[in-house]
Amino acid sequence: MNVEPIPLRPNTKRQENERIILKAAEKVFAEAGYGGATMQLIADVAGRPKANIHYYFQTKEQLYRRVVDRIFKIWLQAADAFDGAKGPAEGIGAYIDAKMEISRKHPHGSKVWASEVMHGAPIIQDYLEVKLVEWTKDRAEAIQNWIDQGLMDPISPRHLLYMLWATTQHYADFGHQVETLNGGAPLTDAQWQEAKASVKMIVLKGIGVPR
Amino acid sequence: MNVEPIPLRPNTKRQENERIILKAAEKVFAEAGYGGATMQLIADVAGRPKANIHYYFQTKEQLYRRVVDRIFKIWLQAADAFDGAKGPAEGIGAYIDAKMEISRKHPHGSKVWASEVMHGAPIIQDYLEVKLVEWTKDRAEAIQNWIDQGLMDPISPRHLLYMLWATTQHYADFGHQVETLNGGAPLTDAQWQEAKASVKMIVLKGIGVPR
DNA sequence: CATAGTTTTGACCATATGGTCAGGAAACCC
DNA sequence: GGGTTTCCTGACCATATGGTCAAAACTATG
Repeated sequence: MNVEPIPLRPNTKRQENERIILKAAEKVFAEAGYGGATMQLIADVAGRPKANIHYYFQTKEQLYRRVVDRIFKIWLQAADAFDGAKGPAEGIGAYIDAKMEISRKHPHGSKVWASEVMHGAPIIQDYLEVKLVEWTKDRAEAIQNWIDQGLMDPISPRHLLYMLWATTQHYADFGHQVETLNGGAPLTDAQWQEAKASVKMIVLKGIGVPR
Repeated sequence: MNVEPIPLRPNTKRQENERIILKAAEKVFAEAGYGGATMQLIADVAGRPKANIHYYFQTKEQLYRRVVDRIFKIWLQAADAFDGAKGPAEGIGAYIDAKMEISRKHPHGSKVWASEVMHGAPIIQDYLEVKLVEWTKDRAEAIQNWIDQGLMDPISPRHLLYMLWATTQHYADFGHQVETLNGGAPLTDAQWQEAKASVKMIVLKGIGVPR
């Protein structure tokens, strides 16, 4: 007579299985989009029958939401690089490094997030309206402070943030295009370093931060 | 006994109907992704029964390919701004303007392209491998020439191009996010101008082009 | 008006999809 | 070992989807 099949007290087995499924789901959602992803395919990638996926995640949407949740947390974590910095050179430089690292290590997640936003954020609109608005406001103010202190040129903080997001995430979201233009091979370590350095150099010089 | 229902000689009625359907399809593909888009929804948006869509475009994939075709042509056209420029200030500045204008006028198309590439370009991989590779090579060489002539800093042409693409397309692909962060309202004319000016200012200064 | 070509669409079909469920297998606990 | 909870999954279902088709309606033209 158990109406709620999900136990309140999570045990280790459950956590481990959810982890495996979430990883598979992230990959499939990234490669096929929400609409194109099928529970069957996620099950195949996770190496277990479809009904098992539904045992841990009742609906496709719930599973998707959990995937997006995870991405958003990682995304926000990169903000730590921003905070506590003494000036734009340190803060923005570290932020670029952090976001480039995310693009490299979590390309699937980045794509899922991009897809979600591109399609109007049907699932995570509340995140955008609350957490992201707040996050952006805080960082824009920090940048404005740096401007007021004469540490950088008076540019629009918001458009600078957009440029940082766009440029760093490009290496994940458009990774396939970058790879194709790289002769079909993934970027090497050295090429990632070059990418990071290029972005930092152009942006920091572009906003008038001395090196 | 006509095996091929599509006539070789296109008449005006056909062209007009295809135009209407392509427009509807672009919107639906952009908002739902290839997998999430349904022929029924495209038909509804185009204001005609589903069978009529299938009369003009035999399969979903054919319709999709036609949509992507159109985007890619527009995308390449922006290159005209690049060519014939005397230096980076003119060439890159005009290119940014052109691409920002595309983001503003064809946000759906930009999203379809982004989705396609993000999912591994299953349909248009041949475009990437031939036309885009060629296009990129030419422009990278042009940039390298400018560098060699001392007209700009010695940065990696490829990473500069990626930054230009990412930044300009962000306003289309992530338009929903930008709008949400703008208090839920689309960018005004003035805000678009500010966006363009910010991007141009940061990039041009960032690559050492005097203004 | 007759004929040929083109366009339109309601009804239909095979398949794929998200989701359910009953019943069995483990795992855990006293 | 007995009882309870958690885990697992093959079989199944209702629905949605891409696509087909034949017959009707429309159009152009001689």
